[in-house]
Amino acid sequence: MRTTKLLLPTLKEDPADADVVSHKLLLRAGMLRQVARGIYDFLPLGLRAVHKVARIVREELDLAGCQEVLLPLVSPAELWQESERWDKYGKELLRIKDRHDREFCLGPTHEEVMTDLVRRDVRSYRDLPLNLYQIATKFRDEIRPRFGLMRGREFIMKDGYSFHVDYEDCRREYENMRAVYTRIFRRCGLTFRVVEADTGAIGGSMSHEFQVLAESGEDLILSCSKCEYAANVEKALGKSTGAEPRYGHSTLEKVETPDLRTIDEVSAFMSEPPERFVKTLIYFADGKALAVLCRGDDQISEIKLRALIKCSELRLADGEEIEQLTGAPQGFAGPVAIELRLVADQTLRGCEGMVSGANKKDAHYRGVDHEAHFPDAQFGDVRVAKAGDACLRCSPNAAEPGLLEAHRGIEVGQVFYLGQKYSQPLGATFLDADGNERIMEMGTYGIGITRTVAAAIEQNHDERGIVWPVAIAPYEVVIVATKWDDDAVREASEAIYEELRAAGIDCVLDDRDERAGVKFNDADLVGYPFRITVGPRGLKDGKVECKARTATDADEIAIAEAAGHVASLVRQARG
RNA sequence: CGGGGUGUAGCUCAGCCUGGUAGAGCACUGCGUUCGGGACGCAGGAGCCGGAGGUUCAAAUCCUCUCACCCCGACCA
Repeated sequence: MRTTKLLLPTLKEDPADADVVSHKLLLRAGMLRQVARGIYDFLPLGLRAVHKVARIVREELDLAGCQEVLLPLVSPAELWQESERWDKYGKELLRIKDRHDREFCLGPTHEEVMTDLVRRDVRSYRDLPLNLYQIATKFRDEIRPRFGLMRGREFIMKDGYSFHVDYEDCRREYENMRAVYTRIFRRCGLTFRVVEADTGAIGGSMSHEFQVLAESGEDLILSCSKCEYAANVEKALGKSTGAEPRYGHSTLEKVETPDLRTIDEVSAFMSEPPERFVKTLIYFADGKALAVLCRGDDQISEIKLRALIKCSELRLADGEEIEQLTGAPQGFAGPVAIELRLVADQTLRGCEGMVSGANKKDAHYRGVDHEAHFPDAQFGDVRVAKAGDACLRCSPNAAEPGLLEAHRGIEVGQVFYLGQKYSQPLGATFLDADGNERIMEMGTYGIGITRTVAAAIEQNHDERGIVWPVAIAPYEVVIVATKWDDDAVREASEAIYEELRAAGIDCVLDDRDERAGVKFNDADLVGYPFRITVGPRGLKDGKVECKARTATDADEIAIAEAAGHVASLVRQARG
């Protein structure tokens, strides 16, 4: 492609509406334009990046025995009513009516539609297993779309669903998909982690997320420095390595702490470190109040708490409720003589000499002990794991267990074991070899295609622009002709361009009548992985320059060898 | 939905406080000079000042309502 023919409206200045790097660069590099909040146009180069990711996904999935189908964006309310998600999904599900006043929605995900397809056409165990996927537009009416392509309302997603005769086979495919996804993101040239994840509202009992590591990531993930363990912080297990909370038994002593409510304030006032505090939070679990304890420097994980006490609805009490239940305003709650069910993080088991609120306004206690003051508390892991914790995966057998390290990540893919969550209500059944009707086991596997493009940029950019991994770059090579009105330059550029095209390299010839600086800046902004510079300066010696986007200096190559040289570099880097 | 902010040319923004007939830089068109890291000169095209209502002789500017977009929070496969 020639830049004079290309719709590539690059911008010199950052658009005011964009805040995150990928959004800014996609706009500046002329790849993306916003149409409405969370809804975008893809310009030619942006779309090429999307297609490159999609192609890798297709190749790997087809190789793994998956089959591509295409489901409708619009689906009828009835299907969603069968799975009961019409009522449960909430406002994210954009509902519409047709001219006959029939209800439909724009698909945010396609479990129902795919299960419906399979239940109608698959009757026998002989037809299973089956793994069907599509790469298509999804619509989720997000409360707050943000960060450009990272969280749009309309986006392109690969969603796959597998159907099996039993749990073992479903589990096998789950592991298979986990391996396939690892290959996909590796081929995309991304640095990522596969992490254990909470299954959330979608249900099921097993899930892994694929997290592209980037400073700007919305998710916090923890991974072991020694073993393979990695998990979303929502789910991560770790053992606190701080000092054991045993400061020796002493008698309970009340301390006046006027207007000091936060751990930090009281900690500073009493000259005691936060880890010596018993933090006490009042929750309502399915309508019943309880007090939850953890160390002052820890935080309560509501996901873990919910799982431990097996409740469905969990919320923090408000100021008024706290005063009613503890007899003191917010900030002075403690476990001593409190008349509530107590749940405590296991870190506090056997603690002595702690500090806590006194359930009285402007007062705290010193000398709080597990045995003496909350012997009946239910213990469990309810704290949020953090960097520096010992890894529980290796700690039982290793003398020196690994420590958890924190990374920020962007979730670009996820795999779920679904079981019969959808096949049961929708009646996706088959006849087994003995002629018995059985319910299919299901798994679901998603990749945010457009989000992967954004994540690639978040991870790979510098102050000059995008630094595309070769495998997903819109074009692999740009030929910069520094002086287009020079016959020799033009001829040499055209020759290299034709040779690269013939070699199957995606290349752009910058044939604009622009100054060299403009072309160099655009090339860096757009992020072509390789640049060949053809100018009078080099041609005098029969040479052109070749430079990788990541390199600081260019190599001088003889004109005749340039195309072949760069073509082999590209092939090597495609992955 | 709560809090904060912004809407003026394709982009970035000034003008608004103190009302008086619309500006700059970049981008775009033409001509000339320039030409290896976002050149320069001259000439040009381009705006319902987000929209509606109000106050006023007069509104981009003041008032009311509304819409859109951005950020923080709650929410989220």
